[in-house]
Amino acid sequence: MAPRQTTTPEHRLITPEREQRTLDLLRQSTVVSVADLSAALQVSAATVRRDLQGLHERGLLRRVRGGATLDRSFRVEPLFQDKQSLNPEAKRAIAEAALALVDDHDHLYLDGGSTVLALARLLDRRRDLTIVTNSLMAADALMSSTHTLVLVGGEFRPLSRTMVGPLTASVIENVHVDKAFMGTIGFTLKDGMTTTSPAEAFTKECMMKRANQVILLADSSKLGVPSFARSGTVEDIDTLVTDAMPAPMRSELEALGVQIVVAFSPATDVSADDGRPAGPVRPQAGTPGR
Amino acid sequence: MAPRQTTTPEHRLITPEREQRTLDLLRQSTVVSVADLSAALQVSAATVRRDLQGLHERGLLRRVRGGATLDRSFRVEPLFQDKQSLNPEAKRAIAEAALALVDDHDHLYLDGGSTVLALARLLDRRRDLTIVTNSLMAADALMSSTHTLVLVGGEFRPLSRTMVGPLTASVIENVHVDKAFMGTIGFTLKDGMTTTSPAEAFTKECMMKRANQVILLADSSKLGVPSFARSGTVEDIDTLVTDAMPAPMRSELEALGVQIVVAFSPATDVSADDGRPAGPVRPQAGTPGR
DNA sequence: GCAAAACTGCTCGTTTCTGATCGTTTAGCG
DNA sequence: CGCTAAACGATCAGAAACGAGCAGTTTTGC
Repeated sequence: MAPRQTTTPEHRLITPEREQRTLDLLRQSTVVSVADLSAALQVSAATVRRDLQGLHERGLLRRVRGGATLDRSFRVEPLFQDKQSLNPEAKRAIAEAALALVDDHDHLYLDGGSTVLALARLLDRRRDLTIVTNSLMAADALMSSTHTLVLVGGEFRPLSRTMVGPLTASVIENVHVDKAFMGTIGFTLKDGMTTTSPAEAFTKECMMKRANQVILLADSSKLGVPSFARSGTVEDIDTLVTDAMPAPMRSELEALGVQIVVAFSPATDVSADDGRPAGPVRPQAGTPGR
Repeated sequence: MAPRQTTTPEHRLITPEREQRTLDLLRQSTVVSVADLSAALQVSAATVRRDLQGLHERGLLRRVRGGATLDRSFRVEPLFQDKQSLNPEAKRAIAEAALALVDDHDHLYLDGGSTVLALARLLDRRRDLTIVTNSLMAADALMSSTHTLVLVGGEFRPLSRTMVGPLTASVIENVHVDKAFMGTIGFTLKDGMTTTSPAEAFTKECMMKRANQVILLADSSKLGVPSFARSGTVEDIDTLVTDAMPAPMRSELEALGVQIVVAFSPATDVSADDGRPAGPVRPQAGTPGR
């Protein structure tokens, strides 16, 4: 075993302290290596990598092989920050579960919203994607990736930082994607997906028609809560990824042919079985006709 | 705090560090050899070549046999951060002059490029504009303004941070603007406006057809310098705003019906080479506007 | 005080990068 | 015009970095 670091009697730093100093160092020199950080923070390279991964997923730095760089593109919007801190561990777990649905070389659509944004930040674990999005936050997270990035044009809606409205249709109608990852403000069995703005709803509807597979990412705080403008029915959804779901809703959705993925954030029971085509996950899905 | 002095490279440099120092050396002497870089960065010639290849593909330098160069006769597109700090006073003066051409309630198009971006940062001095742009940087600058913002969709080009290519046409053909503020990489009497990428040129051409008035913003370093892909002729331009212009060019342009606006900048310093020995490229943190 | 949870560091298999080799191309020069 | 030497690109083995999983330790909660 390696010698314990008994030479420095100073107590170790806790995670937020390390993150702060990591960002300080990064601001000084624009680029830091894992080795530098490991020495500066007196922790192992593994811990440094975990720190960097976490900071990257929060959009605070850019990960490169051997270290990290500061990518001063544009700042994160406080509005979005607040929203994101609402349910961070649930969103993160949902994003991880959603990532499992993404294959290399896929053509994807990313909707607006912080949950989908969390997924965007994980997409550098895949290769050669083509990503269509109407979200400026997602675009920001992906602009320095190697994937092909296509932005939907249209009227900009500052609140959600997305492009919405009739003009978005002109680009959307020219593309087709394998999988559309949608966010939502509210979701109920009766109304399906609902959002605050009709223009936003229009764009969502438009896009879902152009996708082979519609995957809704919604943390449990959205379930059962309606919003104003309807953006799609339950039938439009192929897969719903969430962190927790009332059992009655689950059975009803599964009866309607919606595949449910429940992402576990803490060490919840690992129900290991999942996306096998002929698996027992589907109680009575007759014909998987959409 | 961290006394790591870069003059004695004890440990290896990671890729972005090497790239940064390569560009630093290049800015100092305009040309560097593979052997020089190999010695300076303490890596093999093969790695240097791979680095240069990557930088070349990003348009940051020109590859020549035996090394690399910043070629000034054939203008290459620099990294966006560098571009912004290239001629700041001139760009600022041009932006101020261009702002005088903008009225309240106008419908505008803002092209990519740092000069147009400088104008975007001044637009909160006007009321109720409708602003169409294909530049993510301009969108970032304007997203918290009160104006109506419309983004052009399409394939994202990281180098210029703009949307370019065929998909952009689908939005552009649905809008019409009073004034289009265009940027360019090069401008000559013979070739008109030229830029580095054909896709970028396509989008510029598309947009200029949809504008009542085309206003080109180009600092004096662009004048008389051609680039690769032609994006428009002299006849397409209604007004040219610059910081300084040779008299012969001016008279010839005016004979062709182009209105010339020369913005007075306090210090028209065209010395592009700032010899900094080694250090991070640091754009000024505080922009006075906004 | 005890159990559960979180965290750190280690190990190992995999991916990615680096440096060396070799055949080919190019620039320089007689 | 042809020769030579340097530079280049492709390829491959070794090295470094990475991610995942595991075990020991500290912290947290009851």
